[in-house]
Amino acid sequence: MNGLDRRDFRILTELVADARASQVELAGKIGLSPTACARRIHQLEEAGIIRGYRADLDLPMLGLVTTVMVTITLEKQSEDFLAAFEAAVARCPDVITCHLMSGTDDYHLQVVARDIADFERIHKQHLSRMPGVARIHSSFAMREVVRRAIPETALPR
Amino acid sequence: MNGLDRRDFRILTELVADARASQVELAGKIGLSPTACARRIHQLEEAGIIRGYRADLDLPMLGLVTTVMVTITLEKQSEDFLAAFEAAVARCPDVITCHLMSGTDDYHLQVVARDIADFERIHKQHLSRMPGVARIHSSFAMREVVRRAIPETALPR
DNA sequence: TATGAAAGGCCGTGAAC
DNA sequence: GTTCACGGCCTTTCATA
Repeated sequence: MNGLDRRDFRILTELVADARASQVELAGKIGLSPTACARRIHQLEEAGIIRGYRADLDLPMLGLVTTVMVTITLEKQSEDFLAAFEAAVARCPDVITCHLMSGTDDYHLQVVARDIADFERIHKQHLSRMPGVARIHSSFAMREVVRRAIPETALPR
Repeated sequence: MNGLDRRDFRILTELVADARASQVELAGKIGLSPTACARRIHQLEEAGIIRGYRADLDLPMLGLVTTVMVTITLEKQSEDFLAAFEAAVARCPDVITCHLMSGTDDYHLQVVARDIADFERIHKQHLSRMPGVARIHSSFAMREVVRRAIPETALPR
């Protein structure tokens, strides 16, 4: 994967904390000239380690207060069933994460909705219509306890 | 929540796509002067709708290739049991999300580890030692199918 | 109340070492 | 990795609808 040193990790740490920090600011914090800092950032971007920079929005403030964890089991686990299902999931705008799980070969989805009625719409309109779906299990989140951009162990210092 | 107009939503959309876009760039895209654009951004920040700006890192490239979905059930659901458990979860650096779920009153955690052995360490060292834990169920993700910063329905246009 | 225009200082970028 | 210089950006102020 790498050849990253402590300064690279420091840069990544700072950019996760504040992606809009100026380069002189970053350079000062990690003890480097702005030019060298900019070069490292470019390398991290081109290596694909930095995928981009995103604004972190408060979803509840935008009316999205309902998080639902959905487990979906398919009728069959053949290649084309998986592919067809995954294409449908990717097209559903309300899904923010989807993982293919080991063991029982089902999918875990995290769905965000405005309220329970909105989730019902998503369920009817998208989830239940996805190809090859045998069972859908939904459970509602009452409260978000922890939310981190990355695990704290990702970037040693 | 609001009083947000189309231009605010456009700004948010652009900042989610690229948080490092310059203000003249943003201003050009949404048809506004840089000054007005900057003012709106400041208001969105102070309103708390924009929580911050984060670099989006490729975790697999940093050696974090193992995502585990963990469900934890507590022995009791009294206030202080929940509070003690939640404090412990917040202290675990490998947990990136934790939700209190409705119904059975357990917690859903998303844990990121370097590999299965690393997860075993996290399990022994953190998860199993959290106060009030009755049961732990872990399932491994084989593949990430979808990952979005925000649902596409969050920002109308 | 929100926008647009102009001025000044700061930042980001590239060349040379 | 650093220094230096230049071009552009960000910020503030002020005038306007």
